[in-house]
Order: sequence, then C-alpha cells, then structure tokens
Amino acid sequence: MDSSNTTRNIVDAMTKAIVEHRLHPGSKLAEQKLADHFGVSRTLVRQALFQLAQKRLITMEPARGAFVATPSSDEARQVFAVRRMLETEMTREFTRKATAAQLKTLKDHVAQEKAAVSRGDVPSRTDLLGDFHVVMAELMGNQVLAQILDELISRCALITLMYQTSNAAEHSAQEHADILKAIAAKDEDLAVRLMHEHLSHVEDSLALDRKVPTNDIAMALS
Amino acid sequence: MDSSNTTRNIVDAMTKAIVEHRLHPGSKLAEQKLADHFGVSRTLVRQALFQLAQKRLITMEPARGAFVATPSSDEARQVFAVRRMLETEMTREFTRKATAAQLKTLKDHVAQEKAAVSRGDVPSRTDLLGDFHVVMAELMGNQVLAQILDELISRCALITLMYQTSNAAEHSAQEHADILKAIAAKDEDLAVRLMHEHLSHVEDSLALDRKVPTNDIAMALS
DNA sequence: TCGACTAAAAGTGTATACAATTTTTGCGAT
DNA sequence: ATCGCAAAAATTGTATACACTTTTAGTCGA
Repeated sequence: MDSSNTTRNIVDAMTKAIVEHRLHPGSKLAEQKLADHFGVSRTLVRQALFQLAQKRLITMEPARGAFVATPSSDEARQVFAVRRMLETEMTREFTRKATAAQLKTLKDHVAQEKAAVSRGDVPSRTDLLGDFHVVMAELMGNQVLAQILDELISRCALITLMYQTSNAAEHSAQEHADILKAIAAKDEDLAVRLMHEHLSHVEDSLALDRKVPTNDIAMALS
Repeated sequence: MDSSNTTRNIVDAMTKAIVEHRLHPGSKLAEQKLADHFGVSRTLVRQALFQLAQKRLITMEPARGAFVATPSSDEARQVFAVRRMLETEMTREFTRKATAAQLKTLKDHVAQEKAAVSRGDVPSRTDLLGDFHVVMAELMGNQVLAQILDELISRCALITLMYQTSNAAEHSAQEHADILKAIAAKDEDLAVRLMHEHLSHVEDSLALDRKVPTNDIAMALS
C-alpha cells in the first residue's frame, strides 16, 4: 500500500477505511491478514490496533481480537452532546475573530462539499462534511480543539453508518452554508443557533432508539 | 509493581506518575529500564508508550525515544480554552439536572479536597482537585465527556508543574465549594460564571508568557 | 439428522532476536 | 585543557518465535 509504512500510516489508512465505510461495524480485524495487507509484521499492526482502540474506532476483546466498533445509541447521544458543547462555543468565538481570508477558506470548502454531494461521491462527501468542522477549529488556531473534534467526527461517521435512515447528508452542505453566512454577517447568536440546530438535525436523522440495528447483522457477516 | 501487568496497567501507572509529578517534564523514558521496572518485555512497554503519546503525556522522537511531554504555553492556553468550552456547558446542564444524591457526592468530594489541602498532601490534592471535574462529568452520565475531560486534566497537571508560580491550588477547593453552592441553589448563570472564572484563575496563576521555563532545565538534567 | 465431545487449526499475547540508529567513551591533535 | 573524530556501547525499530486461548472441523453416538 505505502512503501514507508510506519505505525502511523497504518492507523491513518485504517481510520480512513472505517470513516469511509469500507470497513463495516463489527467486522473482525485479524492481525495477520492486516499485516500481510500492509506488508509488515504483526508487531506494527498491533500497535496500530491499540491506537485505533484508544480512538474508539475499534474494540479489542481479550484473546478474541479486534473488531470495528459498534457504538451504542447511548454513546452516539453522548458524542453529539459533546460536539454541541464544543462547536457552539467554537462558532461563537469564530464569529468574533474570523478574518476575511478565513471566511474564504470555509466558503471554498462548502463549495467542494456541494460539488461532492451533487455528483454523488459518497466517500468524498463524508470526508468533506466532517472536515468542515475540523477546518473551523484549525482556523481558530486551536490544535487541541481540532484534534478532539476530529476524533469525535470520526466516531460520528461510524454512528451515522449504523443508525442512518434517510440520507440527511444532503441538507448538511446547505446548513454549513447558512452557518457561514451568519458568521460573515457577524451575527453571533444566529450562527451559534444554526450550528446547534445543525448538529441536532444530524442526530435527529438517526434512529437512535432502534434496537442494536446494523450491529448484529454485520457481526453475522463478518 | 503489579503481578498481572497488562499494557493498561503500565499506562495507568505511568499516567499516575506523571500527573503526580514523580516524573518530570523532559525526562527520558528508556524502554528497557521501564521494562525491568515493570517486570515485562519491551513489547508491552512500547505499546504503553504509544498510548501515552496519544494522550499527549509523552512525546516520541524517532529513533531517540520517549520523553515526558513539555507542553508549550500555546498548548496550555488551548487546553484551558477547550476546558472552558466543555465545563461551562457541563455546569449549565448539571445545574439543571443534578439530584440531591449527586450533589452529596460532589460535596463529599470537596470535603476530601479540603482535607488533602490542609494536611499538605500534594499528590492527593492534585488528584482530587482534578477529579472534581471528572466526577461531575460522570454524574451527568456522559462517559465520552468524562474521558475527554480526564485527558485534558491530566495534561493540566503537567502544565501546572511547568508553569506554576504561586500555589494557587489552595483557592481551588474553595472555588469548587462555591460552584457547588450555586448549583445547589439552582442558580445556573452564577454556577456557569463561577466555573468559568475558576478555570481562568487556574490559568492566570500560571506564567504562560515565560520563555520555556522548566523545559530546558529538566531536559538538561534528564 | 442433530448434538456433544475431541482433535486440529487459527489467532492472540508476550518474549526474544537482530539490524539500524543514536549516544557515549576514549584518544590524539591543536 | 578543549575540540574533533572514531570505535564501542546502548537504544530504538521491526521481525520472528513460542506458549496459550479460542475457533473450527470432524467423529461418534443417540
């Protein structure tokens, strides 16, 4: 896959595979198979798996191995609750401090989102819609925030796959655009409110009260 | 140290050592020495080190090894900024939903803090003052929030060690008590304001504009 | 045909081995 | 004495080996 394959590369590749839904919740991740695939020894694969477990993208069962995580609906609600805490405050501060150049960066980003949505490119769309939030954190110059958000959003990709019903992703790009407009107008309260509603829309579009949905099925096919 | 020493035990032991200031910022963490100390092979130590690096408690330099992290003042400010985002909102929600039993749990905790402060028990004090915030998150039933806060607070222990001037830790227990009183009185805005001020006090008590302070010194002695 | 038991296969958990890199040490020249 | 350089020692990065656990496959009996 990649010639200089350090642990980091493996983590990134597998993160991408999970977030882009090429690896399904519940799938078994056998160490030797991954090692063969990446052309390295199990040692490096194991290091990568431990890190993915810390990011909650996989779970490791003692003596049974690693599986792509199957977040519970409780966990999903908690992740969204934390995202609302962080992103409403982030939006407030960003509205105050954003420069014209920073607004342009986000505007271009939303344009890319819309392009990916309209051409039906699901992997790119998933990536870009999540990155909107991370890019805003990075533009604020807060790497700590950006990293935490990045991890939460990775988990959301998994959550979305497990519980999604209608494809509400179509709205998201437009909601991003609306948030951006409020920020450009320096309307702090509106921007914050729109961000809050945006996150709630995403959460509400999920069937979080369904009983362990994709979960068992994927387990069975693994 | 511990008979059944899995990777997790090593991570926890080292986290505790760093947070309680028994390992200083910049110290070299040689793998074989740690392996001997814990009575395991380097394999397990390395896994633990990778996880500690992900928690930003240590840094790993390629081919040079692991060192206890020396967070920059920028990073310190970012950590506090994120804590304010999370903890003000957490305080707001907790004030709304807290039961009498939950309030009692926190009250007892503050009593323990004051005991540790007055008997000058620095390790316990550090632990308890940080845990106050984690316990509140756990009482809210949000494990995702609790885990993120736990990590941020671990990093704060390191930051405090590097940049502390006066020992502002004495005030913290009283500020916790004041916050709790506002929560008990269901005065949401006051509680939120006090939590915000509390975090700002802790941050302000640090000399974050000093030029790489403990940093180089500790590096030199390592 | 189905279920329980057993042996083989596969997979995980930890330790060790070895190549590659960095740090330390020792020595000679200025 | 100090600086620079080279050899030795120590340390990291990766692969492999092996014990132990879980899973799978197969066989026997009802």
